[in-house]
Order: sequence, then structure tokens, then C-alpha cells
Amino acid sequence: MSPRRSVAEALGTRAAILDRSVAVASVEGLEGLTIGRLAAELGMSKSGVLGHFGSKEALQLAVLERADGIFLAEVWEPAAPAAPGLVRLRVLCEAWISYLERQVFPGGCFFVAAAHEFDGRPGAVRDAVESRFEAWRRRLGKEAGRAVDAGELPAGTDPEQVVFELLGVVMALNHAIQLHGDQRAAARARRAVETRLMPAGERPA
Amino acid sequence: MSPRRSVAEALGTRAAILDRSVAVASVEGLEGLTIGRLAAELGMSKSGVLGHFGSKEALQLAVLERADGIFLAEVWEPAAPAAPGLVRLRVLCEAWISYLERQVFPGGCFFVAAAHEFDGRPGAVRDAVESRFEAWRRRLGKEAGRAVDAGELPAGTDPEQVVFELLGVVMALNHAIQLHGDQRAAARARRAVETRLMPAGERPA
DNA sequence: CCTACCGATCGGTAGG
DNA sequence: CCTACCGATCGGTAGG
Repeated sequence: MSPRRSVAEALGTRAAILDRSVAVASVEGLEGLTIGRLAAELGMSKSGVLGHFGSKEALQLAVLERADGIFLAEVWEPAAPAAPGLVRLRVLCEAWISYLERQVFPGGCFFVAAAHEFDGRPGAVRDAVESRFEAWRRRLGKEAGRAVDAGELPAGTDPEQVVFELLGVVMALNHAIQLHGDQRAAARARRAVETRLMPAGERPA
Repeated sequence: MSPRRSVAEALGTRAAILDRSVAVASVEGLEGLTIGRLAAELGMSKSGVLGHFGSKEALQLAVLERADGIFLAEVWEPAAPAAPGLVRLRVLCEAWISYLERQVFPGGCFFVAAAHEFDGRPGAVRDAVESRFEAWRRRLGKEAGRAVDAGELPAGTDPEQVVFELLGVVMALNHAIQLHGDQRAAARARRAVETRLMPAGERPA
């Protein structure tokens, strides 16, 4: 009848564990995230940490969900008010580049890192990462398709091709920042996006 | 005066360890590569494996060197006979795409994976990965520069911008193959390279 | 949420 | 190249 911790306190603890986990996993990876280290950093026991999730895999899935919330708040939401089609696609790309430039996650894009870590290991974590990317590509593809339909991009442009190339630009930027600490890369990424999203009729000869 | 194993046998063992290591690390990562697992798979003792390298980090560096040899043989050497400039750059990109399509390393591009694994951890492995990428970017940049100088690419084209964008295309391809098993991605990558390496004067309006 | 514990595995060493 | 071993750490559980 009188739990030692209130529901609010338990939720606060859970949130604190997830915040710390996102920060650690961003740099060390979702496997490098260990219960023991997490417990020590939070001044808790290992079983105290694990009790909130049940298993390491469940913790990893919760961390992924938390990271997705941050990503959507940083990249998708700022673009939502923009006009659908080419304008929104450009705003999305700018928010995406800015998210990497500002190092919202200290280890770079959380999902790109998770994709590389888990693409060779079947399981729930891999499936979750894959479905996040698919959802994101659908979102971008929808805007690219609208831009083509509205005549803002050249007729015959394949929206999925555009999304593929934009994803590549962002991955190259993430790589340049994280591995080389290259600050000029953001300007390169912006230039590449600009070229790729040049409106119909404005292409240079 | 009479070692239990001849020098040739020791070199053969070392090569066998490295072959196995490259295959494992390609999928599980350079940290996921463990001495104990390697020993079990090779029917050796842990100290037998470790004796050839001295430490896990030294093993990782040797594995990286081995992977680099494979990469150069698969991607650089086929392009060496091609004419310098735009032709060689195109042949390089085709070999690079083919290397990913054929999954020369079962886990995808060894260096992209290693970059993500180590970009947040200072040390000799990280430095080695970074210098491999720099060498590769210099090679590509040199060909791109020649193509610009020869008028094969539009005047004013920034060779480093070209390299940045090509790296992005390849990274997007690697991602699509490894995470999504998307076989159409190679065609997308070829299309993107073709657009990016369109000769001066052949750009569509 | 804790203490106390489990078996497994890690990288590495001693000594041969 | 082996056996035998080291301390440390892993994810997870029992019991409270």
C-alpha cells in the first residue's frame, strides 16, 4: 500500500537513466552501454537500473525510442510549419545538417551509429533501427514527391533517388565531423543539398 | 636452434588468424573481435593467438592493415591502368560500388564500420582509421583535380567537394545494402555518380 | 530500490 | 605454441 518510491519518483529515475544512457550510447554505442557503468555513474545498484527495463535489450530499445524523440524534436518539428514540398524539404535538410553541426548527440547521428553497430546482428534492436530509417525515408520521400508533383523539381525526378542522395550527403557530413573534426564539411553539405534541390529551370548549363 | 614451428609455419598461422579476424570484425566490429573466440574458431589457445601480436590493439591494427590491402586490391588496383582524370575517377567509383555490391567484406565497408566504431575513442586504432580515409580522399581528390584541370569537369569545380559527395553516395549505398538489404541501391549509387561526374558541357538544362 | 551472488567471458601473464 | 591462472567485468537472478 505504501511503495518505497512514488510513481513520479520512479518515472524520474527512469528518465534519468535514459538521459545518461543516450549520452553514453551516442559515444560508446548501444552495446558499449553497460548496466554496471550506468549504475555507478547514477549512484545506483545494477539491479536498480535493470529493474526499470528488465533486460539490456529492453533498455537499448527504450534508449532508441528516447533518441528518436530527440531527433524528431530537433529535425522534424522545426520543419513542420514550412510549406509542403520543396520548401519543407529544404528546411528539413537544414535542420538535419544543423543537428549534426551542433552535435545534439556528442557521438554524432545516433541512428547512423546504431545502424552500423547492429546491421549484422538480427534481433529487436536491429529491427527498430531499420524501421526508424524507413519511417524517415518515407517522410523525406513524401516531400520530394510533392516537390516533383508541384513542378518544383524537374519532371521525371525520382523522389527515392533524391532521398538516397540526401541521406548520403548527411552521412558524409556525420563522418567528416566525427572522424576528422572537419568544420568545413557543413558548408560542403549545404552546397551539395542546394545543388540537389535546385528548382526546375534554374539548373546551370 | 630448432624452433618448434618454422618461420613459414608461423607466418601461415599469422595469416590464418588475420583472415579469420577480418571476416569476424567485418560483421562484429574490431572490438567485438575477441581473442577467446578467435582461438576457439582456429583450434588454438588464446595465448597462441595473442603471441603473434602482443595485444588486442596490435591485432586490431594488423587487421586494419590487412583489410586495407584487400580494399586497395579490389578498388584501387583495377583503376590504376585507366587514364588519369575523369576516366580513372569513374573507374574508381565503379570498382568502389562493385566492392560493396559483391560484399567483399560480409559486414560491408570495413573502414566505414571501423570509423563509426572508433570515432569517439582516442587511440592508435582511431588514428589508423582516420589516416586511411585521408589517404583515400587524397587519391580521389587528385583524380578530381586532374579532371578539372583537363576541362573534363566544369571550370571552378572544387575537387574536395566532388570527393565529399562521392563519399556520401558510397556511404548511402553501404547503408542501404547492410541495413535494408536493398539491391536497387547500387543502381541509385551509379546514377548519382554519373550525375556528379557529368563532363563539362553535357549538363542537362 | 538494495545486497549478495551466479556462471561466463574478457584481455593478459607466468612459465614452460 | 601450450596449460593454468589472474583480476575485472559482463548480464542477470534470488530474496528481501
